[in-house]
Amino acid sequence: MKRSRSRKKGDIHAIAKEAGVSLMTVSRAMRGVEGVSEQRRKEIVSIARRLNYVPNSNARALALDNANLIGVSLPNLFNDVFADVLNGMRGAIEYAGYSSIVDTTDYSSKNELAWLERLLTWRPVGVVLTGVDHDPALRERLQSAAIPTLETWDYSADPIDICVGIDHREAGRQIGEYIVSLGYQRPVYIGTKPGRDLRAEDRAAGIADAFSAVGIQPVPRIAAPDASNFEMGARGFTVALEGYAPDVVFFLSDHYAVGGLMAATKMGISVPDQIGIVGYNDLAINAILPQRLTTVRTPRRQMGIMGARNLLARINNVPVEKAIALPVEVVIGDTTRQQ
Amino acid sequence: MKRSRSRKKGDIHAIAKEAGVSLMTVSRAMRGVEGVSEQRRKEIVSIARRLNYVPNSNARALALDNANLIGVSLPNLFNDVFADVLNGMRGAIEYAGYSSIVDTTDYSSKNELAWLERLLTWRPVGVVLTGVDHDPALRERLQSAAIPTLETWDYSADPIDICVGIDHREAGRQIGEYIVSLGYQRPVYIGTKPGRDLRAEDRAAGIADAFSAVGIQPVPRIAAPDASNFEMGARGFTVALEGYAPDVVFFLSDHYAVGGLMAATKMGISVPDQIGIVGYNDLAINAILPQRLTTVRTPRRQMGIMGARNLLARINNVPVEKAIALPVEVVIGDTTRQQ
DNA sequence: ACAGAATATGTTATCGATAACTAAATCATG
DNA sequence: CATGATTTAGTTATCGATAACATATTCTGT
Repeated sequence: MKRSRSRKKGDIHAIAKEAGVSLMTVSRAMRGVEGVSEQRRKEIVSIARRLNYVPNSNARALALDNANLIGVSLPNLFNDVFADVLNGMRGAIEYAGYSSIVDTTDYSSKNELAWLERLLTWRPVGVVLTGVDHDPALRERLQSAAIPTLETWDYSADPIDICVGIDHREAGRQIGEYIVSLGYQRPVYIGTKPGRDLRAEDRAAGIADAFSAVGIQPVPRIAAPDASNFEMGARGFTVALEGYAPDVVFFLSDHYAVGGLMAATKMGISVPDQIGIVGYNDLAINAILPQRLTTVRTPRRQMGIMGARNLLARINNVPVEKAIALPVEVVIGDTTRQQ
Repeated sequence: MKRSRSRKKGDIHAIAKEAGVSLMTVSRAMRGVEGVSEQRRKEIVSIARRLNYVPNSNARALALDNANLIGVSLPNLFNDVFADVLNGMRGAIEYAGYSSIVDTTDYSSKNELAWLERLLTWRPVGVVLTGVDHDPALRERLQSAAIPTLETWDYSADPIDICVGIDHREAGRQIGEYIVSLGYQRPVYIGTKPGRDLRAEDRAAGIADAFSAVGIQPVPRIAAPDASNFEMGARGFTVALEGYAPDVVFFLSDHYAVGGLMAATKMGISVPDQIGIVGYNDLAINAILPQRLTTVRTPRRQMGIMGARNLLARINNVPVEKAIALPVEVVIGDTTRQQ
């Protein structure tokens, strides 16, 4: 014995000795695997408890070359949007006996790649990514490692592995068409700086599609300066009013839209009489606004649950649909004129 | 060789063979530890890259009996409050070369205990808990395992190990005293059901302290029925108006307060003329409200950073203060009458 | 040019748990 | 009651990486 083998009296050997059985018997007993008589199992489990036994997942994962882990990457946690997706997902994952570990990328595909590299060293059984735009190396790495991978939130017909999401361009088109049908003619889109949130840009493109179908184009896009989501909406709104004369303003999300709506209130601009406001996501805050936003309801929780289920199926080699686009729903609120 | 040893051509042995050196040399080279000539190191690293080597953290953690992991438990992720704390913390943790894994407990100390049990099997070097109220077994487990533990958000003079937080009762007292000084006399507190959020209850107690000091008591507490935070605020507000005749309403958090404020707007109740509204946390949304909330600014990000630093110090056996209470600041807004 | 220091590299035992294989004990049935 | 089928339990080799110890090689200063 070279290394000082200071057994903290808590490992599987100690229990085996105490119980007068072999290692394997303890291992089987602790895992609830068959091959141990009920009586012995109880005995062993009680000894384990007494000795304060804490199983070593590292050893287990090493022996099995696989941890019961599913890695989840999100852009950030400041956003109730992803929290909804995540909560749905976690339930399903944990119910199936896996653990999820979550990390954030702050909308950077470089961060995302770095995160994946770290994650892979832990030998996860599955990976969940937000969105479908990634560093090219990421796709390659996942496929060469042959790890079941779910892309969610966004939709792609050609996912890395499987995908459950929303077709954001189509969603943009839907809300765009509704707004067009109300007779609006001078739209502006307020989002974040180009390249940061590609889903939002898809939506903007969908909105532009709808307007260009009736001969209105382009739909100017305004990138709000960095701040909290609420503030970006408020500031973007101000900028929009200064630089254009919009009759309707689309916002990247409800957060932004709330910012815009409040800014309008402050400025004494009447909504929807003088200007229309459109959000995205139908967040919880919408339920308590004096005027409910016209927005798009996204099935976030459902997306999380379905995504997780499909991923789990994939992990267990059950065939699943490669790519699923969930429908969204236009929510008619009080911040746009009535039909 | 019993088991089919299908080396995926990517482990440390393969690299060693390819490079014609021993395992240890590869291990040292990969870790950037001294004991390898610069030339060899480069050679080995390039071979590793070529073979698509992915280090196995499970093996590493097993060999070292310690993973570079810090487990973080939060009540939930729906809340920008904890997101702020977390972001501050993560930066510091990652900067120091550790990884953090986050999980949520949904305000249940039973969940928290279960989380800890799972976490411990991974042999983390440190643990972060939100709040100071836990299952008694949790304290014992952490102390007997001698794992550096940070309790944050809340303050306790007798932490499990170390603590960086806010004295919520004191914070409640401060805002309470300010409100008292404005001449309000019929306060109501709107929170969640008893036992769920103990910090919030501390705040309520602090507020009550302030009022009872001028002979006003009790401060009725209303528990809003479960819903989103915004909605709970809105509904609680309605209940408060029906059951009492408050001249000022304290809310568990700004989320709630925004709900209340919006409800007031809807009902045509003028704030602060007819009623005062007080929040907690000074969240981002406050910056864009038509009327800024009177609230309490909590140093969330700073708390995360300082907490992480202290925990890291603790992990490295550098002595640190056992318990730190960070100061809060009353934010004078437009939702209470002026002095 | 040579002893002792410093640097570079190899050998071996472990970390804790598990799969695969083997062996012993118990059971069922004609 | 004998014998193959079941159940229960033990033995051994591994998983991939690392610390500790041992050895070989290169410097350094006099």
